Amino acid sequence: MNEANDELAFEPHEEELLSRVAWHYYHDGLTQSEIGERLNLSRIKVSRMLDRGRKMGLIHVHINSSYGGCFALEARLQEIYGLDEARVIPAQETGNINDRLAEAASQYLMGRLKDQEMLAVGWGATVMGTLQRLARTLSYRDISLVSLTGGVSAYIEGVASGRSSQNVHLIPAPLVVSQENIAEAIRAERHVVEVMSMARTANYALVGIGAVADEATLIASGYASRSQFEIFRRQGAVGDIIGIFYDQNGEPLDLPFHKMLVGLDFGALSAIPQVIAAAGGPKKIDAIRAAARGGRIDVLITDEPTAQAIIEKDQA
Amino acid sequence: MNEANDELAFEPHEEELLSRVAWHYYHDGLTQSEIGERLNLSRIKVSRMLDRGRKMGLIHVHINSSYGGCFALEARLQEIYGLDEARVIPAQETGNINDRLAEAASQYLMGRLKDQEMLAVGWGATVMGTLQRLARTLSYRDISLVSLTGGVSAYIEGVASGRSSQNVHLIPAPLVVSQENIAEAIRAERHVVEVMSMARTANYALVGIGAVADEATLIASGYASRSQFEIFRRQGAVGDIIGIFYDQNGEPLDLPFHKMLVGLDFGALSAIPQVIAAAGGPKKIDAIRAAARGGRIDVLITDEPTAQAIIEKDQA
DNA sequence: GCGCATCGTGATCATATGATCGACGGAAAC
DNA sequence: GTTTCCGTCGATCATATGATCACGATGCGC
Repeated sequence: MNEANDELAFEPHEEELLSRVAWHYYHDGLTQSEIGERLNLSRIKVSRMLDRGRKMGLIHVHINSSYGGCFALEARLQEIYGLDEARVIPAQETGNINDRLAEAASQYLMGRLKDQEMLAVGWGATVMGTLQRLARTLSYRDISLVSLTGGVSAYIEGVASGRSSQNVHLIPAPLVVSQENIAEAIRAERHVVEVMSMARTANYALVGIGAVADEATLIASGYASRSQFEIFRRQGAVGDIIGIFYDQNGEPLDLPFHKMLVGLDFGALSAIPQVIAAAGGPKKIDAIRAAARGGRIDVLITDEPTAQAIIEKDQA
Repeated sequence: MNEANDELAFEPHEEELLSRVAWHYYHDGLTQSEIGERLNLSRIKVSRMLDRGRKMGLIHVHINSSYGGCFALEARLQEIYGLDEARVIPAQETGNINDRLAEAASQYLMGRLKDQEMLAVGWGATVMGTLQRLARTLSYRDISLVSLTGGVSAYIEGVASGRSSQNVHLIPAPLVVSQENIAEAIRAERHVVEVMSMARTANYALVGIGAVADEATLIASGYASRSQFEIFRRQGAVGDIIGIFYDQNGEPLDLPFHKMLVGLDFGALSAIPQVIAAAGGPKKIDAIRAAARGGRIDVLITDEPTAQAIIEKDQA
């Protein structure tokens, strides 16, 4: 605060000197001592001038990369929603967005997973892609996999096939069944109970975020119908995580559909130390924003335009 | 110099990591050790990544121009010669002056070039250095490159190698040929005509300014002989731009040499909205001064002693 | 297969940098 | 005039940084 009103105006000569010092330092690669000798200044003074130059914004560092702009967004996301971490991948017209998110997510997890740890996985296209990319790492590095919901086995088997299958625990059931009492019965099965309680002990959860849109994977794979989605939307649903639909504040709705799910609920999900979500694309803006606002996730991996849109909505 | 053209291409993931490191270092003010911890890298590796980032031009330090530079001299140059802009870099005995000018020029252009724009480039050591520094920006930011003369391909290819080569248009010919009729024939070639007419549509032209001295790059690279230069000097030549020699008022001379050039003439050059020249050093004082007086250039990037000398000569 | 060169890595150490502290000097208050 | 406050300066020292070295992995040619 004290230096905030520190004279912003200084001698023109001072300005020139400062920029000269900055030039020598940053562009010519001279040391502060060398600059001092050359311009008859004490080394310490040169140091202070550079410091001042930086504080005043006279010296500006530009990161000349398509990633550059993303870091600012990451910082904002973390700040606004209290995320542990955010990853934003650069905008790019070409290429499937889910593939690129999966790539980023798998990279993130690779750097994060330690031996002996357990990763719980949800349901969705992005999650599947991530697991495919992770497959090799998982088998090399004694990492266990467990499913958060039913319906995962379909794609996870190919991924974790072979050697390390003893470390893979799946809920042997579909994601959604047709009747509430059937779901109850399945959830009571001993093996299902075991896997679900194991999932509660996972170190990380990897989930996708679904939009309430006709293109949703839930509809494409026959777990839900368009008319159901229309009803969900009327009730205020903006998105889903592991099959549970929530409103714009990230609060889970009370839907009959939820009673037919086989998998963990939001309470159990939140108990997992770190919930990592990978999702992006224009359709998912509201879904992601609500999840973040509601504290449903700890780590968000998304793309640049989506991040921008989310932040803008919470700006006002 | 030698390692300047070591592989400019690297893994996308590598680049992301590098950008992230740079961001933490320069924007968040973290130390290299802290970054290492955070990203699971050894401190030394972080240090090396930063080094590489700087060398590759991924990290750029910009010194705010409104304060930076050598104010008084810049203002005087603009005033006396009616330049759009002047950049003067501080004096320094050691270090290659061309490298420092190239640094300044690339910085200027980076701040100026917008997407979809086209930059036409001339011939010379400083231009080459500038392009090397710009390479990264150019490929990222949909900017087209076109040559103003022949003989450019030799050094531009390494620069624009790889991805964005569809945006690079070179005159496929040497700068100077041995006979007038050969030059005529080349200039009539369809492809050459095309590139030259494209060059006329460029938004900016980046050129060097050559002195009529034995050290000239034109002589060093075998395009002209000392005896030719001696003759040019007798005829009143004080400098050249894209191979065209002019007198002390910046008026092009009528030399046979010019008829053997493959490239644009002064009329076409002036038609480009902004002609940017980067040149400095004691040998080039008269050449630069004449170019400025004759209105051959719109933007001048030079060094302090040279600027001083030029102004002094026009003071009296 | 066996050197051989090359590269990337981390360890060690010299150097560069910036934080802290006391001293000096000028300006305002008394 | 003195005193006190404030800012600046340089000395000292802890830390951050980058240069050098040595090692192990990888790839190449013999």
